[in-house]
Amino acid sequence: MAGALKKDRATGAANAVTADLVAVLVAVTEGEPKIMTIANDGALPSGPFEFAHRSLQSGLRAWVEAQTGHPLGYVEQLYTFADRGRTGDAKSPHSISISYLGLTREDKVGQGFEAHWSGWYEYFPWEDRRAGLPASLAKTLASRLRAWAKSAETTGLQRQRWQRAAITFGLDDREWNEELVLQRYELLYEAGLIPEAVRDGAAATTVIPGKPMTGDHRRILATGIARLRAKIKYRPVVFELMPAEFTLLQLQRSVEALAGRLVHKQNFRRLIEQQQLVEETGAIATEAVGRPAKLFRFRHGVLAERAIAGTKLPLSRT
Amino acid sequence: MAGALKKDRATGAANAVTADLVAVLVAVTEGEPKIMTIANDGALPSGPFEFAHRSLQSGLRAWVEAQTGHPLGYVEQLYTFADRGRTGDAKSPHSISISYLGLTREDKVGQGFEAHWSGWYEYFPWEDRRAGLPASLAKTLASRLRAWAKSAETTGLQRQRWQRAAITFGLDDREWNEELVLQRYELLYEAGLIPEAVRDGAAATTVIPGKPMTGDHRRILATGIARLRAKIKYRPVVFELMPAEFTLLQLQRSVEALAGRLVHKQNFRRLIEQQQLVEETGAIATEAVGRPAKLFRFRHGVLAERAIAGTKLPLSRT
DNA sequence: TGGCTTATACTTATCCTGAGCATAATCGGA
DNA sequence: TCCGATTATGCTCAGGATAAGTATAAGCCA
Repeated sequence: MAGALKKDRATGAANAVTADLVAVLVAVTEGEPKIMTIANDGALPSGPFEFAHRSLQSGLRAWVEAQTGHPLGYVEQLYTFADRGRTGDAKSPHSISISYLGLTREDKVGQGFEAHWSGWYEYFPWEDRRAGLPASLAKTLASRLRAWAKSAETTGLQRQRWQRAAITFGLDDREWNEELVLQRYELLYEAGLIPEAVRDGAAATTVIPGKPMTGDHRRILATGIARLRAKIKYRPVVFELMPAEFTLLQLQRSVEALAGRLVHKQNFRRLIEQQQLVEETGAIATEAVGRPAKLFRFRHGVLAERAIAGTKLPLSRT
Repeated sequence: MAGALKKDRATGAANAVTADLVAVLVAVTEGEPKIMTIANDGALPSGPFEFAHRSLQSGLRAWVEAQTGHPLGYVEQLYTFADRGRTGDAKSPHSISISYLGLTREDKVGQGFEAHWSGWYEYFPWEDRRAGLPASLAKTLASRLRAWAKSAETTGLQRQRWQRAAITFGLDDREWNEELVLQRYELLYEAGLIPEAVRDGAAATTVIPGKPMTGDHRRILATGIARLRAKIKYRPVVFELMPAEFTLLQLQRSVEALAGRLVHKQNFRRLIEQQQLVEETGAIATEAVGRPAKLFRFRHGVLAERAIAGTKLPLSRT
C-alpha cells in the first residue's frame, strides 16, 4: 500500500486539469437583486485560472475587471464543481469550476464592456415570493411537479418524488424555505423542466419560465443565492450591498429582495437596533412620500467588537 | 474588450494545473474526536484528481480507500486552496487543493495501511476547553500573544493585534467562541508561534504545543473542525458519528468532544427530545455505573419530514 | 443499608419572537 | 385649513425558547 501514498506531483499531462474561476457578483438596486452577466446575459463573468495569477482570488479579480470593468469588493468562495457529466464530452480532460460570491453596489457598466446588470429573478422567477407565487407560475408549477412525481415507475418512487417536491417548494401546506434555492433548481433539472436539462439530454417538454445560462452557470448562481440568503441571517453582509447612508425601510427592502419574502417591519427594526448594527447619521431622508425617515449608517465597529456566534447548544457555565 | 471574453479553453500547458483532493475524515470514539492520518500522523489522506475519476467526490473516495482502507460515508466539500505563497516554490505550476469533510465511525485500520486514527486535539490543544484551558497552555498562550501584539511597530497596530487575539482567543473577559478555529490557527501562523510558520520562513522561536502537519494540512483540518462545530448546531450531523444505538449521555459527550466545551445536561436532553431527533429503542444500556440509561436511535425520518430552516428574519405572514 | 453515580422529571425566571395597536410626521388635494 | 394617504416610530402582549437549578429515581457496591 505504500505505493498508493506516492503521488504524481509532476504536471504530467495525464492528470492536468484546467480550472475556471466564476463570479456571482451581486448588487441590490431599488429593491431588486441584480447580478452581473456577460455574453448577452447568458453567462457569469469567468475565466481560466492562469499561471500568472498569484492566487485564486486575484485571478478572479483580474477576470471580473477585464470583463466587466467592475472592481471586486467583498468576496467569498462558493463551491468547486467538476462534473464531466453535466457538460457532456467524456473525452476532454477535466475542467474544474471554482465559484465565488461577490457583493457590491450597482454602477454604470463602462464603455466597451459587454456586461450587464440583470435581475436575478429573471433566472429564478419561482424564488420571488414577496408578492406570493408569481402569476406566470401559479398554475403550472405545482401541476408540472405532480406530473413528474406521477411519472415514476413504482408508487414508492412516486411518493418519494412528491415528498421531495413538496418539501423543497413548500407545497401541501408546508412552509416555504427560501434557502433551498439549489435544491429547487436541481429538482427542476432532474424533472426536465428547465432548458438546461433539455440541452443536456432530457426529453423535450414545455419548460418552466426562467432564463437559462451557459454550462453550469445557473446552478452556480443558485448556489450563490442560497448562500447569500442563509448568510444575511447571521452575518451583517447586507451592508456590503447598501449605500453609505440609508433608511431602515431601504435596508428592509434590500433584505426582502434577497430573501424573496416580506418581513415584519417593526420587528425587523427592533432586530437591527438591538444588535446595534447601525447608527443615526443625524440626517433625514428627503424625496419620499410619507413621514421622512432618519438616515443610518453601518457601524463598522461591530465587526471588530463582536465575533458573532450563533449558538444553538445549551452551554454550561461551569 | 471583446477579446477578454475569449477564453483559452484548450488544455494549453500554460494554464494547466494539478488538483489535489484532501480528506478530513472524522470519527468520535469514547468522547474523543479522531481524524484519519497517514504518513506517520503528519498528513491527511489525499491524492491528485486524475483523468480516470468520474467526479471530485469519487476521486476522493478512491484515494481515501486506497490509503486507509476506510470507506467514505457522509461527505461534504470544505474549501479550495491555491496559495503558491504558502508552499513556497514560485516556479512550479499552480496546485489546487480541494478539501472535503467526511464523517464516520472509527474502526480498526486494515493490515498494510499506513493510516491511523489520531486525536484531533493533538493538533489543536488550545481548542479543547472542556476542562478549561489545558495546563500546557495556561501560562504561555496569552503571554505569547501579548508579546506578538507588542512587537508591532505602531501603538495603533499593537492595539489592533491585541484586539484580534483577544476576540479570537476569548481573552480580556471575552466569550470563547468555539467556531473560530481557523481564525485562531491563522493568527498563530502569522504570529510565528507554530512550526509551519517557522518552516515557511518566520523567525524561529519557541512554538506553542500542537503537532504540525505537512503543507497546508493543519489549516485544512482547522477548516474542517470549524465547519463541523458550526454545523452540529443546525443540522443533525452528529448522528453520522454515533453508533446505531446510544444513550443521551453518549450523544452529549460526542457533541462536547466536537465543540470542545461542556453543555448543560438537562437542557441538552430537552433540546434533542423537542426536536424529535431520536426515539427510544426500548433497550437499556448495561455496563455502566449509576442508573441505567435508555438507548435511543436516530430518527432518520426527520431528514425527509423537515427541511430544517433556521430563520433569523422577522418574517411576515401577510 | 447508606453512599456513590447517573438518569430523568419538573420549576423558575428571563429573554426572544411574532403580531398587532397607536401615534407621529409629512404631502397633496378638497 | 382639514382630511386622507403614506410612511416612521414607539409600545404592548402573549407564547415559546433558554439558562439554570432542584428534586427524585434507579442502579451498583461496600
